[in-house]
Amino acid sequence: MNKTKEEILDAALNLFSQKGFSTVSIRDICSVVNIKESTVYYHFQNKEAILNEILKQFENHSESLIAKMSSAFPALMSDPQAIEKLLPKIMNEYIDGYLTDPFCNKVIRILSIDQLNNPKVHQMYSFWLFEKPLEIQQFVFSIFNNAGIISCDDPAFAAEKFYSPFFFCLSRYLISGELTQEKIGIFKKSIFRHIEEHLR
Amino acid sequence: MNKTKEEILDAALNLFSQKGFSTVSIRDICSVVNIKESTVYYHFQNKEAILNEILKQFENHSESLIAKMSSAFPALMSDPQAIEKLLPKIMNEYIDGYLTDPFCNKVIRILSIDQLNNPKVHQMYSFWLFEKPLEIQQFVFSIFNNAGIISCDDPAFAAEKFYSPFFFCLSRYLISGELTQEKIGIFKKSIFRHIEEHLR
Amino acid sequence: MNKTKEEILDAALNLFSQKGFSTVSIRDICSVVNIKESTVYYHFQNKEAILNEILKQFENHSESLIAKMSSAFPALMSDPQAIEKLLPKIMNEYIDGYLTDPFCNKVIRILSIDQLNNPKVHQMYSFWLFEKPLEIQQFVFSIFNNAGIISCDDPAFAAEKFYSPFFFCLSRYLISGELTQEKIGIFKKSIFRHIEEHLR
Amino acid sequence: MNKTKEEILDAALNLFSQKGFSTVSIRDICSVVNIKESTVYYHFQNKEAILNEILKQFENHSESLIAKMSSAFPALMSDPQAIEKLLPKIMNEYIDGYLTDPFCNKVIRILSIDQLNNPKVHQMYSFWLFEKPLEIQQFVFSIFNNAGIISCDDPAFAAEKFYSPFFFCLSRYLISGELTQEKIGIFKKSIFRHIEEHLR
DNA sequence: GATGAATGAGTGTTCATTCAT
DNA sequence: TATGAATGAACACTCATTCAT
Repeated sequence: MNKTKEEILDAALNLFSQKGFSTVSIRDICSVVNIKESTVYYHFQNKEAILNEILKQFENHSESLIAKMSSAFPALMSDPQAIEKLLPKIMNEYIDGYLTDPFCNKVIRILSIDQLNNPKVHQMYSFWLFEKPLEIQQFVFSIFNNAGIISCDDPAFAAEKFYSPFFFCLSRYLISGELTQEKIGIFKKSIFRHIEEHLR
Repeated sequence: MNKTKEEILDAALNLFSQKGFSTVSIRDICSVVNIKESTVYYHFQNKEAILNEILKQFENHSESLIAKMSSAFPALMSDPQAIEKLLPKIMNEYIDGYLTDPFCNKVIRILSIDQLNNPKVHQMYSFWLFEKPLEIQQFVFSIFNNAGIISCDDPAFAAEKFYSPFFFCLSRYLISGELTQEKIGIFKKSIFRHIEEHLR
Repeated sequence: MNKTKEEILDAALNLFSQKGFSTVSIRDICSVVNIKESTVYYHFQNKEAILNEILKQFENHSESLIAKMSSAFPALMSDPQAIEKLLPKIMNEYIDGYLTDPFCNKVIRILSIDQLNNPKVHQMYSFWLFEKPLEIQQFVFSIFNNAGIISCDDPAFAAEKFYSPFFFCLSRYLISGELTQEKIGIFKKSIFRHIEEHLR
Repeated sequence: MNKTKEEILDAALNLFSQKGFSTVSIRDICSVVNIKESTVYYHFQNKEAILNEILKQFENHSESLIAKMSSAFPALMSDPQAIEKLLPKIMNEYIDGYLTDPFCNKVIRILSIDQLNNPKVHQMYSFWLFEKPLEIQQFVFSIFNNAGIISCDDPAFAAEKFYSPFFFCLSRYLISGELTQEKIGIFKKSIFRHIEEHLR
């Protein structure tokens, strides 16, 4: 991709994730990238198109991450005991490659800020922060249940229970305010404690 | 308070909670209240002052609710077994008089939408959605621990664990999208199941 | 009506009739009226609304002129010989109060300039420059024919024949280029000669 | 001429004649021709130059048509009775090769749309729609008068009278709105009736 | 209490044009 | 021949705010 176009996307990502789509002006973006406003319109049809490109990249990123994480499932199904070794690995991948990944973290912020103004964003927010994670976890709990490792009669509820601290800590430490290494540390410590507690 | 002023506040509350502070214009408010824009400036110094008044009312409401709910604590301390009878009552008060209360619910939406643009809102968001609820619950868990009803070596973590499903369901059912009776029903059912599970 | 609003309408009328609607900017209008651009939007919803107001005034003006001119018809029907006295009067009313009337002349220019870009303008152009004048003249020729004053088997064609020099001279002397007293003089001389010739 | 250049001219002709010069953007032209905007500037110095080239072609076309039509005059002067045979031929040539000719018709539209914004266009409009046709017809009427075929003491006025229905029908049927075969039919029928009527 | 009128600053966007490649 | 990239100037329009009445 073109260098300027990338810079625009990068600046937009940062600004949108800090102040929300509608509060950021094309001028704001341009003064970061150091180009003229009309230049933006050479690279993008309009302001919305910048957001859409960001969202598309996020969707690609998310989907490939899920694909990658899902590749561990077959192994799990044949040897469910592997969970104790695999789980931390998967969790770290999820946290480092998604929740705290600079790009994804910013998009997640955008999703949570702009969900109310933009139907498309709202749908993505619901999907990537509620539906998809719950679906995956519910699926995993079903497997474990079938394998006799755990007994849970309602995988959907189990998933909700398991995911709740995730969502809470995500909101509290990774989205609210600036993202610092310190906050990431607190987040990880807290989350892994919740996971341990849950597995007991 | 003056009738027009109240109508402005009411319209602003609705609009802010639907689209966020910066996306709502004075025009928008006026076309709901059916007054001219200049009239707003008779009642409020500026747009921000409208928001501030709403936030102040919310803070008053929240504090008096906490005071009310806290009044049950002394009784609990002398007879901790009363918890089983009191808990549902307190929870319903919290849900009906706060999370799903038309006024509070809207303000909570405002807090979550505008936390990133407005430092004051950010501080209130942190306080009322994270710090305060956790503080109270931590306090309650300490009492129970001291009373020997439950044994929890880390009340802070226990509070986080207890509050997480609350926050999750709040975000999922009470804030995202429009608030319907159906969603409130799902929220309550889900929350009470989490509470039960937790108490076991 | 408000003074500023009238000034805006007046400036817009002049500019639109000189350069066409889309070529005139709000800035152009403002620099004539000596107001800021935002002021225009206090008085009009948008640029198009200015044009629409002008067109509405024109339509009112045209309709009342027709009503006035038509009031002579009953007299004509009872005494068709009166035509020789009435005709010049009617014609002068039509020319002075319509074709060369400063307001109407400018609007007619607008109609002829912008007919291609604006469907509403196109429809008004067709109506006021083709359909309506022909309809009226056709009606008059019918009356005279029935009264035996003239014999014309096809009033529609007679009207077209009678109106053609009107339209030609209108286009040549009253619309093309600036409207001067000299041109009005040439127009009138030419038109009255055509009328005489026609009546013979 | 270069193929791309011709395509640009062709697209510009169509668009200018539909919406007027200033309303058509280089982008509009390019999206028809399927080239980039910068390419236009390889073939033309600027937007105006495209129009000028079109106008030059029109002028060449018009002049050669006149030359062709004028070649019949000497024959007419020696045998004025030939008029009855020649006239329809000349008229058809004028209508088919000029007024309804796809290229000329479009340019005539451009002339009538843009006469008010562009002095050069205004001059051409006056010349080709008023002065030249009247000059030619006046010349013809003089010949006939001198030859005793008709007696007209004012050939200029006769020309105006003869040309008026032409101009009217041209404006009404050939310029206003889209040009269809049906409209051409109505135009021809109407015009030939006017000519007949005139010759009687 | 309320409003009519005005405005300065800003917003997203379009356009003709340039120029190096 | 053609284009990718950029730009300055302009455009219609919005907004929070002011102030005299």
